[in-house]
Amino acid sequence: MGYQTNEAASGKEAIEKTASGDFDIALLDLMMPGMSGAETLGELRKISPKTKVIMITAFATVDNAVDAIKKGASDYIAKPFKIEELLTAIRRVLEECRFEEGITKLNLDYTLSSLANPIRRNILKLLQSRKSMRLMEMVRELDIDDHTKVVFHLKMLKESSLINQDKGKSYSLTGEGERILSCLNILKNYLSA
Amino acid sequence: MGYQTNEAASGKEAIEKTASGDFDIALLDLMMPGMSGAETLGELRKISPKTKVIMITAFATVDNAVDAIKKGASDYIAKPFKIEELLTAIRRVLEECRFEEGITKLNLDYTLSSLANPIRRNILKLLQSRKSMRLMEMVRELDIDDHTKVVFHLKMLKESSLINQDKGKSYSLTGEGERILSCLNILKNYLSA
DNA sequence: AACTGCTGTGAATTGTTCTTCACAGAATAC
DNA sequence: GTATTCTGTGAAGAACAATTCACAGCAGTT
Repeated sequence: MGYQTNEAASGKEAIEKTASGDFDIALLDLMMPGMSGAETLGELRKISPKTKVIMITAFATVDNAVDAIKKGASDYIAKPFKIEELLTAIRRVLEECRFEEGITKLNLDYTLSSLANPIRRNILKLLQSRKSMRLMEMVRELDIDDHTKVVFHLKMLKESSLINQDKGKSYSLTGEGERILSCLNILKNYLSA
Repeated sequence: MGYQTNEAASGKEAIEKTASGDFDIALLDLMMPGMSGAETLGELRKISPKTKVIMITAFATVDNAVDAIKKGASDYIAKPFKIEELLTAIRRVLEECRFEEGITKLNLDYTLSSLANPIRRNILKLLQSRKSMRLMEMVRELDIDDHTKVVFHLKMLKESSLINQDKGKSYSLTGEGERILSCLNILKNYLSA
């Protein structure tokens, strides 16, 4: 139908391909050589939560179905199935993907443009080493003459919720801020290597 | 002297702290409990190539020194040393850091602002799945009416050397482009989790 | 030789982000 | 209570990024 596809001969291979690629949907048989479909499902959801999984099985039982859905499968189809059945499921799940993608795309834009600015990166780094700082403290540390410049960037960082401010006006990293910063470190190491 | 410091009781701990932090310099004793200084040096250079290492030892031998420098240590100091000796070494190495930082900072700015744009990210994604594409092929796939818009972004990506173009005018990802893209995937998963 | 589609360039325009500056209320120091 | 420092707002403009448009060379077709 024009979809781009890729196949894996085992659960292990599926996991590997998923890790290095960017898949919308995985079609997974419950009975597979090596790692079971259920196990694979669990792993897959862990390493790539955005990839939707459709389980397929010849031995459909309620238990298996419930288990699969609980583990995060998006659909569950019993063999033998009409090809149209599968296509319907794929279309439905793809729509789901597109919707979620729209949402996270916004976040990604936001986050990346936050990180694109060196002053903001320096602020994040400062907060990482000091844990919590006041405005003027940072201004002096960053050696910037106009404090409103720093205020501007702090506002941006607050809006993308990488930092927050307590009642005492102190700024600190949010959990997300910390995660992003560690990812930034990885990136930096990639670049300098 | 106003430097921010942190300590580790073993090589293993040092590696862990380095992985999660952002250190300019590590002072490493050759004789340590558990992992040896030489081993630690190797690991450290692997996970954080930008962190400079100064080796310190009570049993200075030429072999050890040569080995350390070969493995990427920036300096090698024998005990007992005058504190001023150490400080001089630190200052020299720090200067080295500042210089390199200036260089990679440029790259980081470049790369991040490349990734900040959704069109450019889509181009990268396309190239990841298709391996190699021509201009108009992408234009149609991206559903953009003005092809010069795509040309503009392709130019940017070429400049930050995330993609390149062969004689046949086909565009494809560079090694760096692939690495950055996989890092982007990690980031995306962080955000959607 | 004329036509079509591809791959661009360069200039003008629009749009966004960043900086600067004038100002002001709240907290703290004297 | 007055001065000073801190924390911020909002508007104007500068700097930078992205889009649009007119055009042009080249390759292949008819």
